[in-house]
Amino acid sequence: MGHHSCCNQQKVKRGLWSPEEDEKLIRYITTHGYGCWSEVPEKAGLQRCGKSCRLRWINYLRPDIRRGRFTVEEEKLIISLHAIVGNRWAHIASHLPGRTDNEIKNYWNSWIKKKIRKPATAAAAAAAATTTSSASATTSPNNPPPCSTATSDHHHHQLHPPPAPFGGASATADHHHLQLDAIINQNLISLPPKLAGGGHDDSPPSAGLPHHCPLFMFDTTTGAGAVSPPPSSSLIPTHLHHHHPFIASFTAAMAADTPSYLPPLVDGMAAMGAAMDCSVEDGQTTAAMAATTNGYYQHQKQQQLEIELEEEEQRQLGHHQHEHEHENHQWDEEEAQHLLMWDQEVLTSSNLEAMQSGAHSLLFMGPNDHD
DNA sequence: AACATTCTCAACCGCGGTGAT
DNA sequence: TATCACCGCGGTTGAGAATGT
Repeated sequence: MGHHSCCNQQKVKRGLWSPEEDEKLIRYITTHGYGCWSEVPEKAGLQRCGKSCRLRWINYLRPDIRRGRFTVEEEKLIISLHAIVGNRWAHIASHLPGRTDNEIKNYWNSWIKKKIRKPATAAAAAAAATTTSSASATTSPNNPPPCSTATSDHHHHQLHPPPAPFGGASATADHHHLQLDAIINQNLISLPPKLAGGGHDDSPPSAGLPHHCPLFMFDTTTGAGAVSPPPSSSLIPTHLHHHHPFIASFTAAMAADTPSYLPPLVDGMAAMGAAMDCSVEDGQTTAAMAATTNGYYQHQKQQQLEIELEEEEQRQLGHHQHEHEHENHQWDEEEAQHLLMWDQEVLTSSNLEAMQSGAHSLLFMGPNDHD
């Protein structure tokens, strides 16, 4: 292990920070600010490099730092954002006040690690079902099942997500996304208790659940035992299958002819104050949802998030947008009427009534799925 | 109780971006 | 334009804690 380039000449202390060092750093930052980190150690009387000081401040000493377990809302947000921006932890962290990129990264990696180890048993079977029963992208040589990346080695559990999640025509990006998506979905089936809300822990809600089902999509038109027609049929433009991880994985799940289920996220939503009840009556599903006025996000935050994510997707999709502009237009105008977005602005009582009457076939519950 | 294994998380490393010169 | 210093980020490591056997 070498030293930072910035502190080659100095004799710097390394390792854990002592309370005294913390105090010095806090005292200095609170009185002088941190305009130039390289100057901080010297001025604060610390035998650390500026980089280390910065890290310590940002990840631990900042007054607005928020510690403790992630809330359900935070976890969902992380999942949603990660599906869009990949491993851009700083970007994700910017949407979670008080949380650091390091914290989110650690959480994500430990969560993935924990879950990636289990697919060898329960999840692998379901993953195999989806990968062998269809020509989904997950079965190509470039798309091994998620568990194929797992080893028992602690240090090899790091996920290798796409550098650019929607990166142009990159097949590897798609591969990574599908792989990641599969892991995520699989994880959501076996959510950690703190996320599951209801605490179903590692036991799937039912056998043979679609591990590639999208996180935020909920079918409101079919019975509880069957899924709606594959989105590839009409609801979702085919080009989106390749660029939207949720859609891609949903398509894969549909192709696998897997049964529908109440997504764990919905369970979580229920825990947050939104309740959803689905039942089958004479072959038709009635879905009733009561959402609290608080909704999933605070409205302002939600809107900001949507704007940023939309911009991100626009950037990532880039030329594809041009190619399919007309299709997208149709999608927006015609297909969107079949969808409900999980947005408190959209999810109004009238919408709920409409949904109950069967006017909507799908629910998108992700903040990223608008447009 | 002792040991092994797994998990958590703070910290480090190295790279890329950016601005100053 | 090239070089340098600095900053910020993502990937990785490793110590200590927690848990399992």
